[in-house]
Amino acid sequence: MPELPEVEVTRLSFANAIEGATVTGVRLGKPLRWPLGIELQRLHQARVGAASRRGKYLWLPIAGAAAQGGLLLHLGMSGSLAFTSHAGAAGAHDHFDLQTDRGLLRLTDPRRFGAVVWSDGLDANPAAKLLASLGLEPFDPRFNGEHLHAGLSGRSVAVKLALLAGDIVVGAGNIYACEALFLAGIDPRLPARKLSRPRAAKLADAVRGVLAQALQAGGTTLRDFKDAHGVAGSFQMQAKVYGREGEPCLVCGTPIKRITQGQRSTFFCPTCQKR
DNA sequence: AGTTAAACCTGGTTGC
DNA sequence: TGCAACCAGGTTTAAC
Repeated sequence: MPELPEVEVTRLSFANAIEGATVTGVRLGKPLRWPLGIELQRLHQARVGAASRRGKYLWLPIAGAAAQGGLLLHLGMSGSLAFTSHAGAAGAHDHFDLQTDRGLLRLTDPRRFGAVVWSDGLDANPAAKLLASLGLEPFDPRFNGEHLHAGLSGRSVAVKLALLAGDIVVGAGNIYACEALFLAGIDPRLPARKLSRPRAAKLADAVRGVLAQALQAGGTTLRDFKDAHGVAGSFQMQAKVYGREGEPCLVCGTPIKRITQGQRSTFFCPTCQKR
């Protein structure tokens, strides 16, 4: 599910409601990507702070007598968070519950590629290590054509894969990388180092633009994405190439093509997107 | 060091 | 209807 817009939509949907809450219990389901890394007892009666986001990670500060730090959360491919005051019994795919005096924060993740890990701070491990190689936030003013061009230079990998790597700019996953490249008119197979400065500037604008547009649409819901109140996103209705293999390009009518890059599907218009 | 593949999981869809 | 094959929003880890 979740690329930057979905993670941010999720954050916005529960951050205000949970800030200041007191932890009254924690429940774990099946294992996620990594062990939680803290004894559940230590979180009891601790105070929840203001949720923030870095890339596709969420950071939930938690401070109490026995623990000061926070939880780093990742939604993986199929994860979603719900924050409710009257939650039912945990289902087969509910793998983390943070019960508070203001409601229950529950992570549901069928594929369990997601993660919830304790860290003594964002500067402490494991959070520091996980966030260390992340690129700029797309809405950071420092993220521009120059930055993108510099990051792509010297790389022989396809520009699509360089975007997905997330060490130049974070947030664009498979859907939005495809969409941004279409909007910028760039062939996803183009070696990263061959992208000219002007085209890099165009691509930077496209990345920022598509993520902003998706944010406004509440994200993309292909199957299981919902925000913390259970509301689905609608960006999939606006996608120009993603998931449209064989359908006519909305600009020129050429059938949209699907290829595989880095074990992921890439959708693009062979006419509008040039090398 | 950079690039590519394998791995982690479950479930829905497609095709024989 | 059954079952195998393929597909899915991500990222770490291992292997060339």
